Amino acid sequence: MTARLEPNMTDISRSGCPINLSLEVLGDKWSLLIIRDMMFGNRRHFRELLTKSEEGISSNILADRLKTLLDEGIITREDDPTHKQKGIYSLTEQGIELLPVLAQMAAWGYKYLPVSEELGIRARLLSEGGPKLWAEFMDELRENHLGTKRRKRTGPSVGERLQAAYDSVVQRK
Amino acid sequence: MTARLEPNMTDISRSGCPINLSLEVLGDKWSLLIIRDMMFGNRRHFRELLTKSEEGISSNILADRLKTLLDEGIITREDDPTHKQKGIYSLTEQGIELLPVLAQMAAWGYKYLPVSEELGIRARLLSEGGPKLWAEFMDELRENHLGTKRRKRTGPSVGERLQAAYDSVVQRK
DNA sequence: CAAACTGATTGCGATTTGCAACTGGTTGTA
DNA sequence: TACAACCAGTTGCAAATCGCAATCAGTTTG
Repeated sequence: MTARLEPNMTDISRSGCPINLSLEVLGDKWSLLIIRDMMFGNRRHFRELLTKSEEGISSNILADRLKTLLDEGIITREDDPTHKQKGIYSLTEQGIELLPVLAQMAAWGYKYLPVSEELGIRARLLSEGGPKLWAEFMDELRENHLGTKRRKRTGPSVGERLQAAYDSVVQRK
Repeated sequence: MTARLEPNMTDISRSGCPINLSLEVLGDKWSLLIIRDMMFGNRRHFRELLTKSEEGISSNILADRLKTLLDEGIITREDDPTHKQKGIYSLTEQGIELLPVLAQMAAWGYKYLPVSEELGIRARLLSEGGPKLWAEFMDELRENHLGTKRRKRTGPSVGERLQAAYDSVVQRK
């Protein structure tokens, strides 16, 4: 959007409270949705994030948020070798560790807000799975986004299970 | 700020995703800070929330957010019997159950952002205490905000322990 | 070579933010 | 009873942000 005066940082913060600092980075209506789509929808390109999201973010907002998330070290960007213009966005460890925040937020929303059935199923499974399932999913994210060595795998991944559950609900309706 | 056309609801939502719905309610830079101050600072009056917060919210924003949080069922307001003008704001069960969200957000901020020592100590203790400590603290919040029957208590409450830790760091500096 | 696709950028009106001043009322004190 | 201090907000206004639509320049596909 508006170019920031300095490349990054130097933004004076309102306080050194961890919650406040987190909100200064993520406290808007889009940033965490972008993280969500990268985590659960495996969206890695600008176009994917732009067009395949439920909520319909506009391109200038998306570009601005991606820039901020880059500056904050929550995501990285690298060139896609198959296409000179495409960039591949990846979560950093810092970004991956936002999963528990998203999981708690999803659990709260699932319990108290008018969540649609198909979009609620992931929240339910994630909530029921608890921190152990979150850790497993975060390991998978490390594989996909950080290129961490693949561990032994028995059965479908958490990501696959969440997707399968979603598909199954959509199918049934 | 701007009066909503209808008392509440009827705001069309971007999607039925639990994370999106949560962000539509809480996705701004102030709402969760107000919740935080009610939870950890035991701020219950307008003036307390206005003047005793680290970040310095302005009165119109505070009034607007309190209205929204009321509409959403996250807090309630009752008259203070000791003062005809004072209102007492309390968390609902729905509001109290935002604690895990705040705790995860605090833990993430504590790990990755330039948190001040005195304001980080609560985050550290809360993170180390884990879900078990959160549940204990939520029970205390139910006592203080919902008037739930007081359970047997051994030693200082979680709230007191967090406050004592904060005071101790401030003292030492 | 043209159409479609890529990651963005720009213009612009509508909305939201945030500061400061202010309102109408209540309480404490002399 | 006068008066200052305190209470919960409200109002005005300028600045910043949001969000839609159009556009852009380079890349790939047919």
